[in-house]
Amino acid sequence: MSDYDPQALEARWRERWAEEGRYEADPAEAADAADDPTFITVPYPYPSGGMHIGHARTYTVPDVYARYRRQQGDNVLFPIAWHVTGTPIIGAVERLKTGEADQLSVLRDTYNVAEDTLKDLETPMGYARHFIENHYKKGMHDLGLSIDWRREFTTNDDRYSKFITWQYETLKERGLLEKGLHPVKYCTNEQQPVTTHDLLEGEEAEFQEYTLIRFGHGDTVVPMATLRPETVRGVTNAYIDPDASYVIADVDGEEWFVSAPAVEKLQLQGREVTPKRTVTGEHLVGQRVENPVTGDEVLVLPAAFVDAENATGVVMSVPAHSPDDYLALQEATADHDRLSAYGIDPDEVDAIDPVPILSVEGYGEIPAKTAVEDAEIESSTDPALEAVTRELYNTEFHTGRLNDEYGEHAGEVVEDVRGRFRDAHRESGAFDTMREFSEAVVCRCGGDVVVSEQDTWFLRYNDEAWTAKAHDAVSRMEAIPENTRGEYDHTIDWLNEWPCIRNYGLGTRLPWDDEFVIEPLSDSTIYMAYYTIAHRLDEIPVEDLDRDFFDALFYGESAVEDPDERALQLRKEWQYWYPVTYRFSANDLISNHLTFYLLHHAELFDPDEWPAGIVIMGMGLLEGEKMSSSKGHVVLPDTAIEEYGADTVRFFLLNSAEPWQDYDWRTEQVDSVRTQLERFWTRATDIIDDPGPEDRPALSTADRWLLSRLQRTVADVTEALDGSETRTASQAAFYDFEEDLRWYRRRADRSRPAARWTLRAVLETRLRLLAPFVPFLANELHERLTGTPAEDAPWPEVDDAVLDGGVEAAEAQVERLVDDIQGIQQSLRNADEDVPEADPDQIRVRVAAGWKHGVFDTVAEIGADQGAVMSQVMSDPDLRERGNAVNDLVSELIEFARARGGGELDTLAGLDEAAIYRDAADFLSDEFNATVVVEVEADGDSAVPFRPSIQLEAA
RNA sequence: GCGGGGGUGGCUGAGCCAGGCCAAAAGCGGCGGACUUAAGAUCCGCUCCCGUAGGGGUUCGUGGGUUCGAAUCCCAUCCCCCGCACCA
Repeated sequence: MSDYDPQALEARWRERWAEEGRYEADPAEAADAADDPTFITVPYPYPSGGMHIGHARTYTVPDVYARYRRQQGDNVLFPIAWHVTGTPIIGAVERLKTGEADQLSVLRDTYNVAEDTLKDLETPMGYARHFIENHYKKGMHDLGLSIDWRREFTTNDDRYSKFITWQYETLKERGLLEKGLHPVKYCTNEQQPVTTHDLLEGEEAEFQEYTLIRFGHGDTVVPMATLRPETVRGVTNAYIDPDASYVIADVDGEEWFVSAPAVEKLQLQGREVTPKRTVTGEHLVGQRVENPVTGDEVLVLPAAFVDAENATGVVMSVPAHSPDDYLALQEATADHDRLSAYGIDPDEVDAIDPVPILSVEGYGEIPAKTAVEDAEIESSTDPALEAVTRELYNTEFHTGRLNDEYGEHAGEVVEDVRGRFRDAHRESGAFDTMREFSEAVVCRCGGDVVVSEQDTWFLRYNDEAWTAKAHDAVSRMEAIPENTRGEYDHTIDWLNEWPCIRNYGLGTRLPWDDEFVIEPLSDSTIYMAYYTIAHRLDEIPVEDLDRDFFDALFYGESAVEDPDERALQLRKEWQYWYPVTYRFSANDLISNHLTFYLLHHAELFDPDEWPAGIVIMGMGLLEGEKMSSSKGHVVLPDTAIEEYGADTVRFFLLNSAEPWQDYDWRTEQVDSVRTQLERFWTRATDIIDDPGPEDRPALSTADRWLLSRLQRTVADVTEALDGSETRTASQAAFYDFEEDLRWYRRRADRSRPAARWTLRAVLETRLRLLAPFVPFLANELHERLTGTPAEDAPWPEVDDAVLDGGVEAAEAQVERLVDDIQGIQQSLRNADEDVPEADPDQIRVRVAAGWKHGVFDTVAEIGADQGAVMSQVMSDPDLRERGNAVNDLVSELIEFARARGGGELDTLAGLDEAAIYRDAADFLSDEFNATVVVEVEADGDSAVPFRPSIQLEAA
């Protein structure tokens, strides 16, 4: 016997696996073409930082499945690679080089990067390499992941780029790529597009599409931005900031009047803008502008609340439907002096009445007025105004119906009509469009970030033929859990065009325009195919990897004129492994990566090569809170493995929740897993040291019971693992069976040869069941026990000859009896006074009389049908004589039968109840430290079949 | 707003799809006991309320309903979490 020393034993196995190349998988020789290839993938990690315990689970769940299939006899490929595409790594390097404190702290404190190593991290690939080698690869090795390491690559490798080049040239040729304008975040200081990572403020900002209502002032267009274009008929006036700076400019050949900041925005949104002259807002105050829809002339009033930084800096006022406008108008009216100072006739302003343009239930004629008055808001600076406004906007959007003056649109609900109304007026030239963020956005450099429209290449994910194929792919694959299937379909329908390029970043250049880089979610859609050939591609010069090469590889020899022999060789490897059996991935990736994965496979490959299954994974928490490397709230696999050992880490990660459920790393719980594994180890080594006889001796009831329970465990674990239910499976193999063992230890004398034999058989099977979860421990013990590691032994199968329902039912009766006796004891102990029977000297167990068992047999035969049972029973004259007693018994038994299946009743009917208790008498006697007397009741006693009467007797 | 998931005993968390062996698994925590010089580990019992005999009562977010019977099915309602795009 030796102590459990996970670090030492795990190190031995790691070394052994590496030396043997244990998990390197190759297509089987032609001779065993019948074998079963299983191809498992997981999203390749993005090494912009280190690996934490959350990542560990992402890769361990597929490892368990891979190990399981291997024991089932499959040829299993589980590869890994590294995703470096895009800007995060570059951004991280930039922040390191500029000495940003947060970044340095993450590197030094969270990821323990040594001071003299920091300089190696100053190039993007140097940075990536560090985290790949020292964190991810090390962590994966330490965890014992059964990865084929020959196939690793990065997405910045030349050969990978050739592969992506092939993919994008092919898609372009098929018309699935399209060029167009697209809004991006653009830093006005750095004069380039920026990503969310580059932002100081406004990470949550959304793109908003404003409609510009083209009010006219003479020949000048005064565009006013709104999110509610349908309110145009309710405009009573306009507002402008009299003190802000505005520009009269030539815009696409017209004269426009807009705020100064709007000039650059309009330019960035694809307009030709030539500023002609700068004025203050006062220039327009008191003027009239013409509503392009109604032709009405409305007055422009001064207002300090107008933000010249937002949109065009001139806004229209709809006091009937906007609480803000309503209050602003009231306040303007109240301040005659101010109006007069701007040369406006106060009477004219007083005469302005709100013009309602839609009706909405519960808000009266002038909804904004009602809303403001109901909420008792009197000032435009009241903080409660925002909520009132939001509520009114919402209600009007969903239930407001347009008034008659809207002609063809009259009577329609805003929600349904807004888009059509806007488009119609855009068509006619009354409206225009401008984009703006929902909040201020500031770059890390301090510059303002605005919306810019840039020439971009799109993937046409809304192409009808394409989406149809993708839906087909969804319907053919296995979605685990099944309730995620709808999400894929939903995402496919919801996706629009996807801009697939960026201005900078690591990765593959767009083949026909090398200014651009293919972005990360677009260069990671079919790389699983690359795994199948990655290690062999290295033999081929990069320049040979052209279009024809990959066409031959993926589409066969007839696809190209003069197929490359090497490509055709690789094609065999690809065809051997494909399709991907299961892809394990996080649930938040359904809405992009996983659906892209389906779309690209559906387009580029035949249905036979489409993804066979996707397993969704939940998120990880740490002590109930989200992990965050920037806050240092992470556990690194390194640290955890050092403290607990890899098997404990794995077992915790797999056992605490099913893969698709969120899980929570709690030190307390991990500690307890470690304790449990230690106990398992101790018991196992005890059996290994004293394994009992080679040949099967005569077994006791308890032995046969345990072996029967083992068969059920095998069935449960196998079924659970087939569905990737790692929690259910490990729970059954480990904890649930521990319960059975606990009973067995109470019940059986373990020094008997038959017990040693039984325990040994049980241990061997359990080690095989546990090997996918705790490979180090299970392989070690299995090898000590049998001479072979568990992973080289076949997966256990249920042995029907060992399944014994009768023994299990009998044993359940004994357990039930123990429970009942304890129940009575408990009840007696509750008494205020001492009751001597609570600690009995003798326990009398009376089994139901023979005729009662006869009735039970009838119930078992007929089922829970009181009438049918009664008429059958009453046909027996002896029973008829007993009258009421029979009636009562049948009622009781019917209730008993209702809760049980027919099979169980039959099994019970076949048992000799008294014999069961007599066999267990010695055991019961030991348990309760009392004499146990088993007898059949005298007539008239209260026992019921399988519910003996019990009497505790003190001396 | 759109889409998805969820509310179970001190905590974590099964059960719900296929209603009844469900006062509700397992783990953790707590209490008592055995073992031990002691601690730890291990083992046994208890851990919603009441009860001197294996029983009874009230529970599974809330309110209704279906049913002989509901944690499980249906309806309504409240609350919580996650994703929503050019970000990997």
